[in-house]
Amino acid sequence: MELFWLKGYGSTSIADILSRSQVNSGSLYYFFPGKQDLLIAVLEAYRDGIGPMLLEPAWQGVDDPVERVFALLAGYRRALVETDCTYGCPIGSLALELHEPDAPVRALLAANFQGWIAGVEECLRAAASRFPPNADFHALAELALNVMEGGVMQARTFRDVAHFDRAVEQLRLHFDALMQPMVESK
Amino acid sequence: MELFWLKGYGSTSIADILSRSQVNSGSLYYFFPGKQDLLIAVLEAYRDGIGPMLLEPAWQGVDDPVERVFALLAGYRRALVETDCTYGCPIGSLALELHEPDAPVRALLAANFQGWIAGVEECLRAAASRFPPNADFHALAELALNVMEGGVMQARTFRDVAHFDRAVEQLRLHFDALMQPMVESK
DNA sequence: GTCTATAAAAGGATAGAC
DNA sequence: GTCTATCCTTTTATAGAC
Repeated sequence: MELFWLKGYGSTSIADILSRSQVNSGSLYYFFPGKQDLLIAVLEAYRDGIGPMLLEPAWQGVDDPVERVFALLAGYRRALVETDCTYGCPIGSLALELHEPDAPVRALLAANFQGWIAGVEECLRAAASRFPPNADFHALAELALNVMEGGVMQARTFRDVAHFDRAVEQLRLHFDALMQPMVESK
Repeated sequence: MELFWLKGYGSTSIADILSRSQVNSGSLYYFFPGKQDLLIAVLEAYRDGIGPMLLEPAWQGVDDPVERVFALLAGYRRALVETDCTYGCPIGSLALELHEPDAPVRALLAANFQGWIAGVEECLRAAASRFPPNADFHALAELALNVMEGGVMQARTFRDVAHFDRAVEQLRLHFDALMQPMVESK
């Protein structure tokens, strides 16, 4: 999991994994027939951890559902700062690294995105009364994901978290515009 | 260029390149000392082509500067549709595939993003009179890039262009909200 | 500048004893 | 289930003739 995150799938060799996990070749291949089976297991672990390992920790002490969305994004910001802007979303990185993923891999990448989006969408629906009646909560949750992935990509490429901050600020403005649909005309 | 786009950098072997280009090993290494030098040349070509190969064709026959932004995004949509949603932005894919790029590579990735953003920002500034006086055109152009990259990532992972369409629609709503800042109160 | 042949290393995966 | 040794392929890059 760590190696695929830090180096990517293709650049992580079996030898890397054996060394990092202090395991011998025979043992690894006893449980995982091939390298791709490791990837599948990793993606399943990420998928199963979206709630307990990602969303719930980010939402500790944050009750307002809309603020929970931004608390989640703040977690990515912290990861960027703590890694000197070398952090990458493991799912996003794998999604773009693997150009022709086998069906089960692609399905798991999609399941990971879907889980993230569903978590954010749930927040927004919990605040439905503050949004216009025709608000598209699914599209808004997808926008949050796109802003996060794009913001991380830019911040990492430019080695400057300000790119991520501007992305989040635009999302904030978008939400604010929806949540205050009526402005006094002058 | 084509192979790095279709297969990524790591998954493209020198043998692939020799075969595709009908060139022999000796000739290739005469001009390019190593594989990374090919990557650098490719990224330079993308950077130099942003105007003539990407923006200008997308803007043919589109005069309204704001619509030019969406015409550019429509080009990515077309690429997605024409490739059955296997298209990926070559720069975005490389930016996420390469986890620890050497300085010149990272600089060129950043230069490519910067060129794209600058082109969009110029459009928005050309329509400055329609935006509020405090509008952050740079942040808006970055948002457009993030929406594009995120939308392509989602559409490709889910093999469904609707994900891209929703992303663009949210950007449109964001722009509309800015460009019509005064709504009649009821 | 280009050709063929090949070096040298790293890659994923397997064999067979224990 | 785990160990070591190793097979076989692919990979990047080079050598040296032309």
